[in-house]
Amino acid sequence: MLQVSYIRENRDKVLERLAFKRFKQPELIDQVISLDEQRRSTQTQLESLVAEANAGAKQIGDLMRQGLKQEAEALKAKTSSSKEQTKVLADRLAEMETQLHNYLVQFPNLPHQSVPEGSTPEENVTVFEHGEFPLLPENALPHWELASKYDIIDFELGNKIAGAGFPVYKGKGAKLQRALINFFLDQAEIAGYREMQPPIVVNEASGFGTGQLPDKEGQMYHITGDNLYLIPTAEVPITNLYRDVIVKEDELPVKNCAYTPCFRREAGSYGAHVRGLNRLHQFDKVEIVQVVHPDSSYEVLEEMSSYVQSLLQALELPYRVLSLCSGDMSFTSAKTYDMEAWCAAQARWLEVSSVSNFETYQSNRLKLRYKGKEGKAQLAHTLNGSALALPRIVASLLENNQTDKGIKIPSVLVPYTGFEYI
RNA sequence: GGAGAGGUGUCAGAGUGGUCGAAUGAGCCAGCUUGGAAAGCUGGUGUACUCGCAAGGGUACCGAGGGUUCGAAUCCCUCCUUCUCCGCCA
Repeated sequence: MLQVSYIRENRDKVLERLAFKRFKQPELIDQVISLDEQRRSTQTQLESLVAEANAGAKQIGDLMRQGLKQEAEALKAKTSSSKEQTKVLADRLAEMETQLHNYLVQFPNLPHQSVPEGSTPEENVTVFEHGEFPLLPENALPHWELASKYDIIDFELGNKIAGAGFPVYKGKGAKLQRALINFFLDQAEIAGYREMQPPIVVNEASGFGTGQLPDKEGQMYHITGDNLYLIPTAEVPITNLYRDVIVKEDELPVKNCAYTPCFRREAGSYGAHVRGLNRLHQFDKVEIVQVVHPDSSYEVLEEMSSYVQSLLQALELPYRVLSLCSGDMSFTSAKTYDMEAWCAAQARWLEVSSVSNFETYQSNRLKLRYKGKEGKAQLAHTLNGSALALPRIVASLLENNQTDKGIKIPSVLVPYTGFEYI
């Protein structure tokens, strides 16, 4: 969420950046500014009225203590008469604040200077490419056929138990999942991230804090009986650990990671391009999250990007890094890199990670601040990235590594799987 | 799920209608003291919004949200949460 004070003081820059982001309702900015002006003058009015009333109440107290009942009663009558006006102003102020908030949540984050301009995914910029495309045997299969050929992932069985998009991993398939999770967690620990195991359901306040609510309500599974949401990513619980927290400046950067299952409704997305593991309702992911000083957040973004790339290199997967263009970035991000792995049998790139800097967009909602020895508490910057999401990694491994002897497991995973081939 | 008792600042803990943004102690920071440290002494030590060029004001916050009152940490209601006992159960 953008800060009103920032909008007020940087109107033209905000408008320029919103246009860059392809935001459709720039007129809202001026509405916000004028509403904020009204809000402040109403607040000033109200507060001077309340200050008067408070002084009156104090006086009544003094009089009572001195036993001057009559004088107190007279003052009481006077003070109570201004109550109605106070109520009117207070109601109006509350209404303005609600309205202001409703406006503010409609603004996306402002893209960073280094973000390429564009509207569609085609305009994303490839900033790095690594690895050779594997040469597949002639009878190469897409991963969903390999999955049934080797009996490691059962989509039909998942259908029966839950529905489409909830696969069942079997035997070596299940073990491969576990191997990847452990590998990713171990690597994250080496890179300085503290492992956390958060709840995989969150309340409304948490959904709001990281920006899933109110904008993306329909994309999360909602447990209506208890008003909880199944997490779409560990980013939500992990970042929300720092909601309403003031971190000591010398404790920055805070680096946490977590493995969780993730749940996404993905309503309305069916068809060939989302076959097999390409898009699921439930999947596993290791997430890395950092809370950092504003001065270093872009350095940290690069560091996180390199870290994610190191995982892909370790898994020997060809990949490319995209810098998302302004219009294709998520609502809450100031800058995002997507990592895409090459899926040889499908002959397409699949997004396996997304690393973003949110600057103060989340921390403003979270009231996540840092404070040095001197000075005021300031909003921290938050970042996160997938490191990594499993299904498409598995898809790529299956497709790229198919051989006559079976699916070859990358050597870094063998200690975790205990087998070299599926 | 049932019964009871609680939720106060960084922590411990007082406060049951006005003198309370909140005693006291600890912690932390600064200064004094010291060869240096400990101890001791002195002072300081929340957040947000807002008015003001500034100095300095105002408002709000004692789990959250409502209410009663001239006035609420204190009384009432709802919710959340913690503890104890009972029930159920990985």
